[in-house]
Amino acid sequence: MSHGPRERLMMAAIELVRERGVEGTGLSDLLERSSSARRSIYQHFPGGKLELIDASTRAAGAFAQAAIREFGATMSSRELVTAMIRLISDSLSGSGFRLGCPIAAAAYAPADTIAVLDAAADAFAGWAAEIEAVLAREGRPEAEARSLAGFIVSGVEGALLRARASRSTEPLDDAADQLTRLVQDR
Amino acid sequence: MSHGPRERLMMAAIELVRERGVEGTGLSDLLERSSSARRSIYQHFPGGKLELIDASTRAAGAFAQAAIREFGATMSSRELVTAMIRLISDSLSGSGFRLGCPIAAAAYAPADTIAVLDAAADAFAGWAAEIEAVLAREGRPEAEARSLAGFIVSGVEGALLRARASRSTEPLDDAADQLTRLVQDR
DNA sequence: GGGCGAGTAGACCGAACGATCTACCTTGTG
DNA sequence: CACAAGGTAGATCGTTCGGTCTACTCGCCC
Repeated sequence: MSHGPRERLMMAAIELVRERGVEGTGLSDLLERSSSARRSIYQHFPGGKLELIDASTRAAGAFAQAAIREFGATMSSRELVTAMIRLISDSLSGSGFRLGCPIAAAAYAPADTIAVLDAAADAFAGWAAEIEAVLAREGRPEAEARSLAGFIVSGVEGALLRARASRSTEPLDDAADQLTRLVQDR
Repeated sequence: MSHGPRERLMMAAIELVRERGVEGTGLSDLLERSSSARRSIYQHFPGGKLELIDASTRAAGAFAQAAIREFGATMSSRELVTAMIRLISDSLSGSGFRLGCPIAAAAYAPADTIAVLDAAADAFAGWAAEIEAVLAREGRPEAEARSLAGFIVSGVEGALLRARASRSTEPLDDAADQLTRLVQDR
């Protein structure tokens, strides 16, 4: 079964969190958008809403990480950066600037929801690791590759944050320009 | 009166939003932390919670902008970047990695709370303008200064986002290194 | 055929939400 | 002194929150 209640709930959670954040997403919205029964949440996620958010964040993070890895297999770091930003930019403007990054939204969850914060941190770390591999393949020293890879994730996320708030792709365009420069010159 | 209910409410709002986000912050928390009466909210912010958040976001943004301007008056762009990141890093780790950026938290408010989103976007734009002025003073072409200044804001915010989620200052350290490189070489 | 786990539908719980209201107290100014 | 404005305290509103519960249906495998 490829779209049982569990999958539908996680998809709805990812989308709603992108639009309203963790605390802004209620169970009723979740149930309505996923067309599932209230009981199904606790059947698949005994820990309730937070466990659902945790699992959804990790799934979204893994999905994006796989995409980065796929891109990275054939692209240079410079091409990878532009491809990532283009995808993000299209996704943001295509949703009327409503849908941000589900991981970033999870990263700004309340400070005491450690599980959600960890899920976000792990997703970011996974992305950085993929980018780091590409940079290392291009001959960068390990320490430099690690630092640069981490900062690429930060720069992209920060630009997306600003782009959603200002309802403009300009921050993302700027990030593409500057990150390209940063990755290019050595 | 320098710390009437209005100021106390805004201070509490900034702090709570930094810790729990816009939707995670309830009126009861706000009242308790600011030691003010429920009625005072609607006395000073007839639009209710969202107007309070809006005003608080703008106040926090203006405060930080003034600090950036002050730094920028005597510092090089490179020094400004490291100073900003050090302040942020200290503030984050000093709060046990609980308190993020109030503007970033506002930027991830629900997509239909346009007023809050606008307040965040305006704050970011104000910061970028201050940084742009420093870069322009150093002789950068206008287009380059604007793009770079905007991206500095993005990079710092993204790094702070990741640092809070991972409860580590490493993303901020990486951002300082990479932004220093970016600002330095021309 | 009988049983069982998954899924659906929806009532229901106490608690918290944002917001409104009355009542009382303080302060400063006419 | 009187009075208006601002502040405080807290009851109360209807709604929504996350979570629990019962009842019923369906498909599947012993």
